[in-house]
Amino acid sequence: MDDAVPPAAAPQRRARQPRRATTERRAEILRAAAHTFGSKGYKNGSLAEVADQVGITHAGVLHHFGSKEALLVEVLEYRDKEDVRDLEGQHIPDGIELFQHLVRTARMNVDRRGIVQGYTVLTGESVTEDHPARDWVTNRFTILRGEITAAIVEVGGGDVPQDVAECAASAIIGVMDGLQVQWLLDDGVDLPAATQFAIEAILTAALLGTGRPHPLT
Amino acid sequence: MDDAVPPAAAPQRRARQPRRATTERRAEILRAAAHTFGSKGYKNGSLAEVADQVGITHAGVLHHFGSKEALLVEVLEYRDKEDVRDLEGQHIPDGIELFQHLVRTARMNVDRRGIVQGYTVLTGESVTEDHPARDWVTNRFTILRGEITAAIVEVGGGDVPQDVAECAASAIIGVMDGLQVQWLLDDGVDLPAATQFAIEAILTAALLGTGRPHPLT
DNA sequence: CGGTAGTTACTGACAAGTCAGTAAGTCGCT
DNA sequence: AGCGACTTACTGACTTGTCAGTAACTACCG
Repeated sequence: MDDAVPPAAAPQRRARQPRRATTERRAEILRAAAHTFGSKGYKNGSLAEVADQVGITHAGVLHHFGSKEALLVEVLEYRDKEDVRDLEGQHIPDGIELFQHLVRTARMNVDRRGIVQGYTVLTGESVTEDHPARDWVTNRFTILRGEITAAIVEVGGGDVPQDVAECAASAIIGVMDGLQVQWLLDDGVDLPAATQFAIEAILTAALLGTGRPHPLT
Repeated sequence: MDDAVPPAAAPQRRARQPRRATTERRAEILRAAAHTFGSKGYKNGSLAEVADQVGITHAGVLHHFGSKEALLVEVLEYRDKEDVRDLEGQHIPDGIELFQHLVRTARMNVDRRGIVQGYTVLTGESVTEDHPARDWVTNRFTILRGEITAAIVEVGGGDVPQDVAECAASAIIGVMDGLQVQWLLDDGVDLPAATQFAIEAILTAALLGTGRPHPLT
């Protein structure tokens, strides 16, 4: 009946869009969610805001992902896949190349403020109790530490004790993350320079006594 | 003359001062708020939870602090004052002593997980837009960087270029914060050892060429 | 020293808003 | 025709903040 008449003559903003490939639609939502969770955090970012960016309602988002938490998990997985795709073709860097890659990443990050902010906010949030991203973040750190530790040992030709390599690996990850926070809050911080300086310093210290003093550049 | 008449109908109100126990009560609330904001974050921590811990209602908390944001600001100031009080009597460390103090702090922090978590969560949150703690965190970083930069220059006997000292200072703060995050998520990370290792490494690199190679211990 | 005016420190009820999640219906592609 | 991709409409839980009322305390007056 006529009582169902909606705000008549509404050429509905999100009116009938041609049915897109669902996969691409989901990817759109994931990118929007990554942006929202990145700038506002997971808890503070709302499904409505995510939905707005792709022109649907929050219920539409839930149709695709079931729950907010499931959406976060998929965002995380999506970003992992993207990272891997970026590296495709290139061989995974190891040894000394890994450290050059890390410094290059810091340089690139200056032009990817949004992504850096997202990573920072989510990582900070994740240390709270029962945070849905906690396992993901923890796991990511564990893998990264493993790779960097191995690279240090390799560069040191096996002369670097395991515990020293592990300390140095944690420190390298820590300094990268910590510098990002300072840079996000204050543009005066020279992210690439400080990152390179610190990585070289830590690497040099780890290799001390192995006869390979000045590893980078 | 009629000028003796006090500001029209403005009699000196009497009991203007807060009650004796009020200061302590407010401090109780501040400690509770620090705990809640620390474990859940500012956005996610509620006034009701804070109020519960001191046995009043959320309206009672608002009676004392006016708004949630004002409460956060006072929590931050309260913690600053506490930190200062802890250092009272001791002279503020400078030069090489500052770095020894930083390493000592990392060692102490292992037994103050709650405080470390609070600092981490709040710092992470603060990079989001319009966060009420943003200025406080930014300012804190600026001051810390200034102090550490000065200490590096001092230890280097003036031979360390300003930009190198600044890079090193940012890196030292960054590595301390970044290692705390990893430690919170994974007890396997040796916070004191990695912190000391990294600070020594960065300091050594900053002093390279000044003839003061092995600064700590 | 006792009373009392004025204030402080709350409580409980409520307003107004936001949030995730659900149910049921509609549109249109395949 | 049927199903996937939505929308509208709604619920219930939680939020911060306001307000009126109350008990307790304190300062001063007589």
